[in-house]
Amino acid sequence: MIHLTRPSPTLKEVAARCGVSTATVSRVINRDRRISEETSKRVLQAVEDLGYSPNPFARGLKTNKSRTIGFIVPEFTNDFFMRIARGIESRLRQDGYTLVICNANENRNDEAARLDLLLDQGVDGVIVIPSSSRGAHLRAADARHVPLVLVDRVVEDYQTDAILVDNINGTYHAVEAALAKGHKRIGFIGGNMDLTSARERLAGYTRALEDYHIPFQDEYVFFGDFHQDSGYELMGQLLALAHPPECVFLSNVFMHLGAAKYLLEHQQAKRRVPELIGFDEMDFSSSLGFCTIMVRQPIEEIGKIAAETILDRIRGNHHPSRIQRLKTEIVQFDRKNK
Amino acid sequence: MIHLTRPSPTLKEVAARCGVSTATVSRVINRDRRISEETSKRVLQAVEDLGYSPNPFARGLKTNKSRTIGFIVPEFTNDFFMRIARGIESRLRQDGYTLVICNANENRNDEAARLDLLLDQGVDGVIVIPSSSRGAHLRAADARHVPLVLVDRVVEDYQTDAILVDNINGTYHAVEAALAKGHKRIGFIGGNMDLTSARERLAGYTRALEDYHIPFQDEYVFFGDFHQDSGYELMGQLLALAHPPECVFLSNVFMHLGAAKYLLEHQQAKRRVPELIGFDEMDFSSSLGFCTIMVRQPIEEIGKIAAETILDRIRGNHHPSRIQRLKTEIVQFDRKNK
DNA sequence: ATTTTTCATGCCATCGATTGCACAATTTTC
DNA sequence: GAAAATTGTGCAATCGATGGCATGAAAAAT
Repeated sequence: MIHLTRPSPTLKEVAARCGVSTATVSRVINRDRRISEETSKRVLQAVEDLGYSPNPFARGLKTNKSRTIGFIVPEFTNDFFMRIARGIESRLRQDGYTLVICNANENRNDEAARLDLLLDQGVDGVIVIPSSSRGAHLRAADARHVPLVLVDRVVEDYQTDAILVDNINGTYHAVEAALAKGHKRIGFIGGNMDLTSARERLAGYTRALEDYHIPFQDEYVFFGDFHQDSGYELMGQLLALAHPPECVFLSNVFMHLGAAKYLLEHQQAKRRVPELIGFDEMDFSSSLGFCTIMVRQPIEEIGKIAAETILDRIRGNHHPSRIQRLKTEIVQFDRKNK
Repeated sequence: MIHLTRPSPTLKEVAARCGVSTATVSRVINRDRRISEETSKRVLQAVEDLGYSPNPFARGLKTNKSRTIGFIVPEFTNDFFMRIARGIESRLRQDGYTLVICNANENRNDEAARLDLLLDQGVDGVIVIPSSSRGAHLRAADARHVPLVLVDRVVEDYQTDAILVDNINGTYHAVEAALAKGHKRIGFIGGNMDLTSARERLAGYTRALEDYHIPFQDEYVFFGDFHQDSGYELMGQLLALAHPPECVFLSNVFMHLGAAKYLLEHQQAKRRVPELIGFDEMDFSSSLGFCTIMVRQPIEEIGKIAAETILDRIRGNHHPSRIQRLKTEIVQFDRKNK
């Protein structure tokens, strides 16, 4: 096989082509303003002509920067995580950064391994949606002076920047709205209690009940794992109670999906179907009339802010670590079909 | 702020620590077997002690390899694509490669831009799920001698390795199974006809009708865009016909979701609900009794094979480009609840 | 006992871009 | 009009790892 194309041109060739030194070309490319307008133009023309683009390895070697950010998610096949990824990526792109997404398979070991890999690859910063509430292994980033920000959840044993939503108030307002509709018996299906987001949502629920003087009833509260099957399962358990709740809060969209599926499969004319409320859009559930109240998170915004936070750190801002809480919004649906 | 940690150790420091040259250390790290067992051990111990890991930039500069593969998907928030990503990533990890995933936003321009970015970043190979049937811009990879493999779809104007499923036979067998169940009127909701996968699925449908001497009826065939809304919409149109089909083939899982949603919302006791058949698992639809026949693709396997194909190319195999077609499997469900 | 081969390791040029320093040319200041 | 400041550019060291070539020692062949 004959290669008709030459290897990528280097700085030297660009320099030779327009009779300046490599230093000058480098400066033009890096927008060093000391270079005269005129030479600048000549150099850029040569860059264009040769189709030059800087060798990322050589550049990285000198600058120790890769213009690359790592993003560790618990799981690839999760719409919520990937929408955050989209938010991050589109913001980073504006600044010429590339995002490297890794899958932690929802376990701490893989998370640690991915982080090490990313650090070894020379990323300039790391964004993590932690898979558990432990985060000591994340200090590896500090050791290399690579900034790290958490998204959606925080960890106990490691303090750093974090972008979260206001889970407590989000849940509070949803439950409050359900109470306002006259519901007295409100069930709660929680997520993996190892995760701060799950714990905060429970806190919002209990606080709302307290404030409205509704007794907290153990039998109305179940804990799943944020996956669809647990929503299905636990909805069944709630409906099997002597006095099933009139309304059930689902802590995330996957459990909501499971719950909705349970309701569909077990719909009986005589029995009253509980309303479903919970975090995130469940288009299916709402158009079926199950979902009446949802807590909407600004998902892409979370990603955007995470990206901006990490860029800020990379650019050397050394203010103390900060937790940013984004507001949620309550959306109500009519209960059609019922 | 005082940094208590030192910068990462270099080869030189490791070499100094155990009294050998940097070349020796480098050889140990790269498993050059010329080095004696004994020195090897000493060096590895020092590597361990210092927590040394090679500078990726320096290494890349010399070797022109990054141990990084790019993956361009049309859209992040698509379970099918991300399952392929998972398959790719877990296979690449075995060989110590990292995957960089990019979002083409379902358009050719972004796809081209992402590819350029990846090439500029020095990836060793690129895997692409093309967003359209045109692929001339993908030649940019050839120009830099970076291997590129396509997944799920091929493009017209650029020939390279591709991993696909047998869309024609998959569809054929699904339709055949529906005919075997006694259905005569089988509708078809196709995807974006610009994509080869969509065209092949149509071909499987028409071929099955032909083989079984069922006249092809234009009014039973609609084309959507692989998104949920189009499935919803087109299912409505099919049901509005004077003689609606008894069975409808959905060309992907999102349109299937939309169709199922339409059925749920418009269920009427008097009207017979058509069976849904189509590509990929639609857990919801099947447990509701809508979905009776599905074409299962080996999704993670597609990713695995794509990864192996690109690794093979990176290792210098220059055989002519090849298209690998994976077999699909027909899964049938009972029609419960009806 | 030489000569040849094999083995283990070291020396150092190299990859391509960046950047501190030097220096010449030009402009500004007094 | 001389000194000082500014501007534009080049020189060359540098980042850290790799690998061709050289070398000396040990093993094998004659």
